[in-house]
Amino acid sequence: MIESRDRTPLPREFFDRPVLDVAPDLLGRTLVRHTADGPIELRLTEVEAYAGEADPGSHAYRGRTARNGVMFGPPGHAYVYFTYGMWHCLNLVCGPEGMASGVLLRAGEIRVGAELARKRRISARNDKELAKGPARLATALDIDRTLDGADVCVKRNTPDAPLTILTGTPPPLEQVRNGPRTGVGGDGADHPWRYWIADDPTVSPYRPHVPRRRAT
DNA sequence: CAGTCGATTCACT
DNA sequence: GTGAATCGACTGA
Repeated sequence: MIESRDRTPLPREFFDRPVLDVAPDLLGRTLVRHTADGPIELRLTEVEAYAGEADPGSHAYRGRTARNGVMFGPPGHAYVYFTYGMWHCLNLVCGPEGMASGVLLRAGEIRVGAELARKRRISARNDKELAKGPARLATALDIDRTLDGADVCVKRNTPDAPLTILTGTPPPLEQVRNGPRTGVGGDGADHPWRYWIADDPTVSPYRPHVPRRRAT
């Protein structure tokens, strides 16, 4: 049986490029999460690039640690981190290996398995909100630290791999927007490395970084 | 080893 | 628009 072109998994070479090339190219691609209850598929509408140890906004800024180790490894793998004591966020590691760059998957449109996603996203008021935001996306797709380091590049799209990326249907170039990264402060705030599809209702709202008030 | 805070989200005013 | 939730990683002493 021949799979249609847009169901073809993206090869590792796709990710083995500079992160600023990969990030906008991920828009419109299909993220597939194989769970025990069935597949959940999402069309990516919003991403953010984090460009290695030289990027003050990146987790890799202060070098390799126990948490960010996967970012320093080969491209085409998932970097999943836990934050705010509650949430997980999913990144895809980009090349070249050792540069510790990655793309944060911020939002998307659930195309398959919405019933499964709704069960995990009780507070979502409608299906546009199921994966509107990086932690919401991870929650909807049942992603946690057990997927940290998972290889997202496979030869065929089978349930064997927990997480894969298919070719999908990228938007025309004129529909790609970019601007400052959400919630990133300090010297990393100025880089316009957030990319999204224009006028897509699943894209999350921009919010500047706000330092938390000190504990009493 | 204690203090600080986060690539966020949600409930509430 | 504002503040709470919640905990592990990271930092600096």
